[in-house]
Amino acid sequence: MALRSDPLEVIFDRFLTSRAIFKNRDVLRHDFVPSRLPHREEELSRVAEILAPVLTGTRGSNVLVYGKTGTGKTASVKYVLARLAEKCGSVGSSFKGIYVNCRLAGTEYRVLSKICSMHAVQLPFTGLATAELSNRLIESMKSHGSYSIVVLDEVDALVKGFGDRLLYELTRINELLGAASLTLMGISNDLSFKEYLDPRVLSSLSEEEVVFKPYTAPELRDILAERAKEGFAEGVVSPGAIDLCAALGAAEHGDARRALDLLRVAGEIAERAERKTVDEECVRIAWKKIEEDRLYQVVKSLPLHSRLVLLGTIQTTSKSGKVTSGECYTSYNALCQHAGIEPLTHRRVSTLVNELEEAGILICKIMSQGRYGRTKRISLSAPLSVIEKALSTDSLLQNLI
DNA sequence: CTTCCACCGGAAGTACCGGTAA
DNA sequence: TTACCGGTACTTCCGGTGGAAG
Repeated sequence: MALRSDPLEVIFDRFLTSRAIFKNRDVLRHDFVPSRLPHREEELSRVAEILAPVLTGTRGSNVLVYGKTGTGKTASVKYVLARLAEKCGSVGSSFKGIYVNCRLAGTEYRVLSKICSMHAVQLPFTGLATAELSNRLIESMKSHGSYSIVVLDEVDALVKGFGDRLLYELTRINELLGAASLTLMGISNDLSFKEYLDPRVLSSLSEEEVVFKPYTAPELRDILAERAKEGFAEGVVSPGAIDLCAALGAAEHGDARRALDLLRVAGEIAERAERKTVDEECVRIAWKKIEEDRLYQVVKSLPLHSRLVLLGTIQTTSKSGKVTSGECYTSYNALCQHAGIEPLTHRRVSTLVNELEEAGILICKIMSQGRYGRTKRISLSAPLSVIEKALSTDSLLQNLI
């Protein structure tokens, strides 16, 4: 016999009501590849046309795929690869589809080693020269005569960090392969990264180009409505909520990823608040929550010195409202002394401040005060309470606050 | 017009770490 | 074991630079 105040009973009841909100939560995740990609028909056909030669065992063109974040590039490419593999199976040909996210892989070496591992080339985690990896890859591909499509997602991150050496190697690889061949597909959300490429690499890599345009608000609404139909129970989501998600996503350069996350979190908020419907208010709360969660996580996982710099900034802003980089450094230095930590140099702290700005925690503006020098005016760009909460999770910093 | 402040930020170098190959 | 290799975190050095003061 369960009492009404029994905590487990409350949780179970809540779960039962939550089922009334969600039907299939996973559909609302941005990395879910749906069985249909609305408003990407044109892009899908373009990619499919370019890759289709694999069906007859000939090499397709190398491709560059452009588009801002959340325009469906990754999902579309993965979708086409999956369909292609299916078709290959039914006509009796085969290929290796290799997907690497360059930003997640992090370095040239790890990108190459991932490609190698997909070709069953045994490799140590580190320790080899990059050129040695290419050689082993070429040897393996030659001997197996395999056909590959290598997708380099976020290839701009690779190029910006390490130049185009690896891309050059990969575009050149076909000349060295006998029966085997390799099609390269670069995905980038930054159109300007081409400038970093050697013209020869560029012309080889961009034999074809596919551009993914940002979704418009109505298109986003269609996508969201479709996913909502699959993901939420019937009639739970108000049309206004979907419109708001679409509008906020469209404002963020037509970002379907953000819009979907927003809708899912709004659903979770409705669930936890034991509401019957997901309305605009839930979306607004979700928007705020996503921002704050992101900030909290970022601040919490900051390295020690970055957190000290941030704390120094907070402490001086609370006194005078605005901080110059000099004051920030002084304050940081004092904190280090207090905690018995060897402080970093001006130069280093300057880059840390820039990193904090890039992470959206600080706002910096270079101010020139004539005779009184030139400095950065630093201020907080995020709610102080969230930052302080995140900083105070560390016992060392807690003593300094 | 020149000076000069108080810092910016690129380039290159150093130290160290975790790993492999021979 | 020694000699490398790649990566990260940091320092050292130094040539800028916008604009008020002189």
